[in-house]
Amino acid sequence: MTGHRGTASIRDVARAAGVSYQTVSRVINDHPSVSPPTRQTVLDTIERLEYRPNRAARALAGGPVQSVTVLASNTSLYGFAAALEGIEEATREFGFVMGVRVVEPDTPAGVRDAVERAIEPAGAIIVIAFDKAGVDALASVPATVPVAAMVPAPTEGEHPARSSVWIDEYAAAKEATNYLLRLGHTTVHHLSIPSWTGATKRMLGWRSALQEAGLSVPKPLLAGWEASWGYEAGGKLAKKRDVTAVLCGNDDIAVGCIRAMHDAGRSVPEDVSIIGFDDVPLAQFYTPALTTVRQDFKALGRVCFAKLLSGLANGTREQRLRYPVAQLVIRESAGPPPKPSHRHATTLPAHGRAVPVNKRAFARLSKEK
Amino acid sequence: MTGHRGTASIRDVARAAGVSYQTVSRVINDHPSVSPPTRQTVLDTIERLEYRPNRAARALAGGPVQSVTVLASNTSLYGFAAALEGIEEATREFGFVMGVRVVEPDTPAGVRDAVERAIEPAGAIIVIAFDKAGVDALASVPATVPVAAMVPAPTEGEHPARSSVWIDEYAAAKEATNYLLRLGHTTVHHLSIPSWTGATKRMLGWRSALQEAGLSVPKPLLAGWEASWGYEAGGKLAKKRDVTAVLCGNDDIAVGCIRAMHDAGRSVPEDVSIIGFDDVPLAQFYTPALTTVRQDFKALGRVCFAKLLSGLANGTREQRLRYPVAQLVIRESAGPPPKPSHRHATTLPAHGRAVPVNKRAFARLSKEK
DNA sequence: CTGAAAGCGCTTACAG
DNA sequence: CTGAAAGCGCTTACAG
Repeated sequence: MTGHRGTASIRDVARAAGVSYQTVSRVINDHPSVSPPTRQTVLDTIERLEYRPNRAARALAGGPVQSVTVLASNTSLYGFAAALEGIEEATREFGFVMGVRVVEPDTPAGVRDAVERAIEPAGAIIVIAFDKAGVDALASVPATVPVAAMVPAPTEGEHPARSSVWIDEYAAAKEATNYLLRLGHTTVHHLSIPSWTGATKRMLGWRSALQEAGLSVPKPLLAGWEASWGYEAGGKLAKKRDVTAVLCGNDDIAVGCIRAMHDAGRSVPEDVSIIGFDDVPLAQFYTPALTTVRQDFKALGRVCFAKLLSGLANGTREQRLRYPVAQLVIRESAGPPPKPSHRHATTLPAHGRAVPVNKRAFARLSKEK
Repeated sequence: MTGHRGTASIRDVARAAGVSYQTVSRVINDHPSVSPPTRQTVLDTIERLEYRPNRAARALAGGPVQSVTVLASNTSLYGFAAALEGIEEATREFGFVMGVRVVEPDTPAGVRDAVERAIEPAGAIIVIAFDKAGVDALASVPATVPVAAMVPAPTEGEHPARSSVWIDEYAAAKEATNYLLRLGHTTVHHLSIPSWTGATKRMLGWRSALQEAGLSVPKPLLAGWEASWGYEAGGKLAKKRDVTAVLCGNDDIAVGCIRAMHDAGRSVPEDVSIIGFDDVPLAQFYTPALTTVRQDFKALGRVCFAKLLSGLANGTREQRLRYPVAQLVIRESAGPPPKPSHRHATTLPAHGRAVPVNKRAFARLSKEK
């Protein structure tokens, strides 16, 4: 009753159900022209024989796309990992298989080659293009391959990449900045995630809030995604006594920044307020709990898959895709600025430069990373 | 020169190279019996036509396994995510394709079904079996399917699952506990990750250190992987004035536990010492920086793939697999216990029960999760 | 609504 | 060392 490999094939089912194998094919592909009784018989037989269609054979014979490979430069940073989770859920729900391939941002040719290797005939691609490597990968996907991408929210006048989705954090970044301003801070600094265009929507929202308040805009610092970068940049900011509020490009950067402030003898939020971005699962458990802008990347992952599906023939009708919205979550890491008298107190010596109170920790962190 | 789908096929290459298509097949499969000049000609032609073997066709025709699906109950918790990263790297290096499928730990039948769906003919499986769902999934993989698994280190007398790899944290847990004891603590409590056997190696190491010191062993608390669980359990521990040291099953639990201590008015490490497990990337940036036991799950992921490969015909010869070793990393979250006089001071009222100093935070955290 | 044909791109035996 | 055959499990036209 089964093929020589131990698994039932379409022909085994056909034989057992007393129909031709084409009919079985029609049933498993939801083809309309099969009589209800025939369909039921076939379905029962499939169940009885534990028949599972062979994906390789379907793909080879030109069946519908049912596999998607996710291309990303990283799989463990929060935004990336959460997006992956959302995509996985969606693929599971729709009976797709999900592959993952990391593209290393070496040379353009290297990226192109990596992308080509990742492309399977009869497969679709989702690229997480939050960074330069992702964008390069997206650009390398041949036009013939079905693709959808998660990208940074496009800024004014920018063309969004083909079938891409995003979270627009402009308003939330503006709100976070205004929140800081309302708390009494006279300006807000920005530690940005990297951007190959030089401006993210969160940066633009921050800047806009400052401008509307008639404030001059400090130069944003940008370089990395990780805590080590937040620590490094935070160390620079900590030396400036007039810095009392920092909006960070993500929560990891915020954690690094908070640590840098701490090592410089400035406490958060008493001396300086820090706001993050993302709302990582641990944000509420930190001390101080992180005030941050929540971004639902898992939902974005699901939306991205929906977008891909809508571009595929076998998709459900294109529903209106609802992009997740970023949202300020107020906790403990931001508060009123210190009273001027307090600000010049014990933590800062007379000559006005911050002194690392925790020199050992500073040395350790500098060495570890 | 190309097939009707726009990509070159084995026959296109054969025609262009002036050989039969079987010879091309031999070349791409590294079959020995091809003359060097012929091989070179074919190789050049492959490059020129940008030929890429079709995986579906290879799989269907019974070619070697070159795809692996990772089964896990979770993809974003640190250990799981890091393992996934390691597996991805290894698959990329060896020209394998990597799929990911999350198995939800609903019913046994559900798990079995999920596993079956994940199995592709001519594909291998890696299961991350750190938890019950993973172990169930592993048990459901048919004996005919090539598989390797990452499992908790087997305890004495336990049979390790077939072709599995692990990190043995016994010695490191013992060392961490002894470190705490040497610091002057009179006992150490343990907040464990879940275990379906009731005992992890890290729990055994902790217990052994205590026993060898002639101390009575407090009942370990165990329930979850996440910070929320650490917060909950930490809250209970915080109420006991004699608790001065806690070894946590992972860093997220440690973060939750630290927060619970903080909310109960007990500072870390002044009042209570906390040690984590894993050494997540942010551990060094927390305040206090986490003293923890490093476990290289990424390396374990690579080892697991190597294990899988060694069980496959196409593997390189079985090399001695070197499992990563767990290692205590001393930072700031553990220190000497408080002086008895200090211990009964401001944080604890006369009747001896800890009072949540930060009631608002407590209410918030209880509500958020 | 259902059956017979041709072929997707490859691989493993089998011949020479 | 190299070529001709058969077939992996399915799908899409094509017939009836």
